[in-house]
Amino acid sequence: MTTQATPRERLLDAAGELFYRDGVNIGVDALCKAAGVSKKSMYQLFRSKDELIAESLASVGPSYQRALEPDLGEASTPRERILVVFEKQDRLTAQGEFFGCPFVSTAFELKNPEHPGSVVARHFKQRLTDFFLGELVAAGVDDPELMAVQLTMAFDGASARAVVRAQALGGLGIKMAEALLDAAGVRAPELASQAR
Amino acid sequence: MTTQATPRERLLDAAGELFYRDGVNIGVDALCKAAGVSKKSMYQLFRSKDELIAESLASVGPSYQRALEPDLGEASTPRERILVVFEKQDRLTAQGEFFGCPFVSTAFELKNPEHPGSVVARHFKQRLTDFFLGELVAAGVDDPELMAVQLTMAFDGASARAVVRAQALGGLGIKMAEALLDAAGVRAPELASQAR
DNA sequence: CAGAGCCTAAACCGATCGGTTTCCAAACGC
DNA sequence: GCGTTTGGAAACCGATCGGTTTAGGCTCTG
Repeated sequence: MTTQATPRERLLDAAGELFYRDGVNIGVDALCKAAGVSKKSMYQLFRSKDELIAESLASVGPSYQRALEPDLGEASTPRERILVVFEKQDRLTAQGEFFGCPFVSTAFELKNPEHPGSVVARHFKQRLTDFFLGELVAAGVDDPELMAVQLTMAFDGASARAVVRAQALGGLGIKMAEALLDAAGVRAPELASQAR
Repeated sequence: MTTQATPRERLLDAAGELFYRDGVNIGVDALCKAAGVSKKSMYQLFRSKDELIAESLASVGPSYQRALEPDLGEASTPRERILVVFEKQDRLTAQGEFFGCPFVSTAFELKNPEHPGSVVARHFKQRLTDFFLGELVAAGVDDPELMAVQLTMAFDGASARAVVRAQALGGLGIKMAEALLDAAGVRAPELASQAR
């Protein structure tokens, strides 16, 4: 049965996928049809389509974060843990149907920064920056806040390139992150030991 | 009179602005009304709305390039000429009503990479990369192609940040470009001479 | 001055937009 | 078993979508 999850879950799942794949301008009818939920149910679960946009974005947020950040014990050093994000992004761009970071994509589409979906997007982008910040502080970087922002911009710039060119990054994002980390003195362990 | 320019010019101008400000999903009626052109005229000047999207993007392309690249004699060294692009971007994000690079924005909205508008977007993004490439070759950088791509990604990442946070960059893009240029050995003249 | 072209305004087309309402069947607690 | 709640199917609302057509005004050229 399709009807294992609650209508709310089915709606959030379908919305998370369709808003990302087809854009936030997809119709409510198509959305409800894909979710197997009536419009009546949708409108008593969510005040408006705009609220559904925001809530579905908030619901895919954590899983998107998890898909990017390193698993426990996957990487040990801050540099490695930061680069894992760019490696996983690289893999995402390679497996087709990539439309960019869902938060950036939604923010671009909505235009209005006060739209509830834009607020959610802003929040989750900050969480990625915060992840970088934690690692950079652990690495003892000079200006960790600035560096965390730069890594976030590198991440989104790489994502934008994959979208505009409609092709995989092929390591370009990783290389850019490495260049920034090198410049900030967050050296690879082997290189650091070689440097002595 | 509003009717100084030809209907085609008025349409391209209005489309360039409204597609950017309100997104490509703005209606044809609103567009024609803003341009002071009848739908009939529009549809005998352009085969479809999609074609108008592409042509209007192509028509704003050169002026957007000009707004970013340094004027003749504005900057002398390759490093300065590259940084001018980021300085002008910084200023663009500060003057309100900034919705990101129009090419990236349109590509994100269209989703379909084969849409004529996406093709135009790809073309103009490549031209920015080519500008960087020319300067980097002049600067004698090791891997100018890679560096040019990284600067383009830095540019688009900075633009994405300004959109998502809905605020000016405040020099963050410039600093990132400087970090990348420093790492690539494209030093500022003063620093280079001080280093001797 | 007559006729041809170009243009806008506006009606029109079927489809779809976001949102509401009605109807009815299945699932629920008692 | 009975009443209530839940939720899906579908009609319905006015507005708008992309696109076409009609009607008529304006300006050129001859």
